[in-house]
Amino acid sequence: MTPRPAARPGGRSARVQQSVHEAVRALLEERGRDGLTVPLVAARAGVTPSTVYRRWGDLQELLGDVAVERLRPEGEPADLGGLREDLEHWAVAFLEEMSSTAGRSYIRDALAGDPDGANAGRCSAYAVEQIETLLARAEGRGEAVPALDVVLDHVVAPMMYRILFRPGLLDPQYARDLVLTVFYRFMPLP
Amino acid sequence: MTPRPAARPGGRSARVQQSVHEAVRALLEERGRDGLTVPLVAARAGVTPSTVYRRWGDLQELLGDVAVERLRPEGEPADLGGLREDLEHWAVAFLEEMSSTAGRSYIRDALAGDPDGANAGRCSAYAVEQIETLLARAEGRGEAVPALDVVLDHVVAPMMYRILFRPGLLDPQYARDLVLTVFYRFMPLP
DNA sequence: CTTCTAAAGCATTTTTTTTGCGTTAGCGGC
DNA sequence: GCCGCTAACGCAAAAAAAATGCTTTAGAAG
Repeated sequence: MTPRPAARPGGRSARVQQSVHEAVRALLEERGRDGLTVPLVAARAGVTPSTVYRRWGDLQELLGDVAVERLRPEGEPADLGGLREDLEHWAVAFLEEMSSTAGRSYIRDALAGDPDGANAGRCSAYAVEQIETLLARAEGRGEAVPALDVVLDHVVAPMMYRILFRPGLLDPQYARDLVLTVFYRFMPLP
Repeated sequence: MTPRPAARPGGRSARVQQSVHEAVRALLEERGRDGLTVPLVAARAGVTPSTVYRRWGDLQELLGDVAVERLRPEGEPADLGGLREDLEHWAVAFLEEMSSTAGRSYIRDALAGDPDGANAGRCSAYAVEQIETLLARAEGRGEAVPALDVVLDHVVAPMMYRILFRPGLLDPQYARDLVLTVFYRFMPLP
């Protein structure tokens, strides 16, 4: 089954979506997650509440939509010349961004009210994309390269678990240690 | 947020909490997460909606409260005579329970609307408790034992990451493989 | 048994959500 | 470029949920 192509993706609809997203982000900063209501967002965005309800269903889904957008990486991961350096740099940045109060909040919003895991899937797809870029790059340089799933299972997953379930145990060195562990214990032998 | 450390934990308050929790669980099965409202829960529980609002704040917090309760392990983890067997058995059971539709839903509820991570902290504390039991048991038998954080980072975290972010990649063998990996690559040398 | 007060009930008000219907403006065909 | 079709929006009314002030009930302590 192919996903139904958005019936009318351009013009006004696009403008409404953008201004609503923008309103959510602004109000999240100003008033925080609590004290955020659909009528408030709609007013700030210059649309009627019913537009928001009809398009997003409820506040939770709207927040999820905004969160996924916000968690999308800005560009290509940095190239420092070696896979270990690249991965460490990426992991530290990932942890830094995701473990902030705002980051954790966006992750929770992306997960909440997402029964089929569509939002969550997109989030992990972002990480996959970034890591694949690093691995492909290293492979092009002729370096030994771990499997993608090894990086996901033993670098990304531990960071995300601590971010969500054990906050307060997180510093940049933890990210570097996880990368080091992969190189130490999971690298295919030459 | 959990109901504050009750100043008056017995009698009627306890009965109200129990009947409200019970109503939530029943209605979650009957009507699913959507189509669940505070007035509905209150009616089923035989209390007034304002009682629920005053005690839990909103539906999300109530669901979080119920979810944490539901995610609490029932008893001691099984003792099969060896750490590897115990861990494998525990991990398979954990994955089985958590990766079900209901399990994922409870995890999401526990995370949503939990800004300070109190609910999440309790969830991971449950896992810590169970694993510590297994490790202590093994130590008592004189077995070599991995660090608790190694098990959390490289067994629990990968499972949880896939449950939340990459559903559809999960089977019991994955849990066993993760345990095997710990024994293979993370065990302290004798 | 009495007192004190946290927690529940009830009624009312406020706010949010839903819904019906008319209007606007993308989009495709000509 | 103009026209027709209809998805998506606006508006307003109705329904539902959330918040609140006041009253009552019933744990817990003395």
